[in-house]
Amino acid sequence: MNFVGNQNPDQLSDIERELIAFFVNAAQAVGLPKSYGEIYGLYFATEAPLALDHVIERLQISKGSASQGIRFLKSINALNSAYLPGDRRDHHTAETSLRRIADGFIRQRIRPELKDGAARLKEIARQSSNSPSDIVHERIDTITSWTKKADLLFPFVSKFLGKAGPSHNEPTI
Amino acid sequence: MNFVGNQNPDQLSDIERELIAFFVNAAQAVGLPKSYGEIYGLYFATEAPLALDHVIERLQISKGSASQGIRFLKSINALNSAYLPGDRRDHHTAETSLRRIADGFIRQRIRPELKDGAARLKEIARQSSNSPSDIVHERIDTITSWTKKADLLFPFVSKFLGKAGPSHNEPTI
DNA sequence: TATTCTGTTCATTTTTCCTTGAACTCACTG
DNA sequence: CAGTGAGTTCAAGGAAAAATGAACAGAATA
Repeated sequence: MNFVGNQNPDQLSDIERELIAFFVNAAQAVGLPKSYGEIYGLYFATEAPLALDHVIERLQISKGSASQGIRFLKSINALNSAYLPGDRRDHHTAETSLRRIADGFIRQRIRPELKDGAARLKEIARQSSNSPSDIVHERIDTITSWTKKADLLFPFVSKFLGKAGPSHNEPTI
Repeated sequence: MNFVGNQNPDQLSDIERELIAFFVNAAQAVGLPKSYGEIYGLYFATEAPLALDHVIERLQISKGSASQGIRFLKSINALNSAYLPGDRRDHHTAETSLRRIADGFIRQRIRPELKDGAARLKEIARQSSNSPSDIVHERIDTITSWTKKADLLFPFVSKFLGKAGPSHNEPTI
């Protein structure tokens, strides 16, 4: 076991490892690469802004993984840019607002998926015009109503996540 | 192109292929095997109850895949059992209520994930008691509030999906 | 109770996805 | 304007997940 309060810059403490494991698990649950979870976990466990090199060194992952992971996490607003005078490297910190991250994730990963699902559906509907089968038309109506519901759902989810938690003030919406 | 209205039992029509493709895509979006999407798509496109053999023959997939896929789909309530007198085989039809399927999926796939996330978190909190780092405690509080929100979110989603669609009567909640 | 039929299991193969690291671009610096 | 440093790209290799199909178990039939 590590020395309590270990601040050795190139060695993860027990608690850091646990936090990272938590996010690795979460990442896999939503279908993201393990490395993305590791990276976010590291940022989440660290108050100070970190650069690419830090991530590579502390997590022992490749430059490519770290670069792609950071870029993705930025793209969904899970990481915020931080400016450090006198350092050419880009630094980031973890975004801790669940709503912001969820919004980014939905916009980046879910919506495009839904959108091309809708396009696909439109094509199906077009083709179905010369299908004599009643069931086909009925089922196409069913999916149409599904996609409409899904479209309405996300703003509600976002608003829901923006609400204050059970016992805390959450000024950051 | 297929003859319009093709009912050849062991050949998929264009529209069936399109519908199946739609669900294959959807399955992959939520991290399920492609074959599960194929199977649900076939049931969705077919009014009559189908047995394992039909799935194998029409989709040209292995017995193992079909068996596991059907079982999973039943477990999340995406397929309903149908009784056909004089036939020993189990038959099923597609469930078309989005709410029912979503509820089943959440109960089967999401909740267990959240649950062991919570367990993991508890362990982290325990270990953190001897961490002097303020940031660690703060971040653990953050995750705790996240998991509480997530817990409240799902019933909300379920209720939302149960509502009638924009322009249709939806007696089936 | 032997036989057939249905569905499950799981070791192996196949496929898909993730990670790696060397080569590259671009910007800053001396 | 050559040299250094930071971050990106992507082909290749490796790891993880899915599909396969043969062996199996159990229930219905004869």
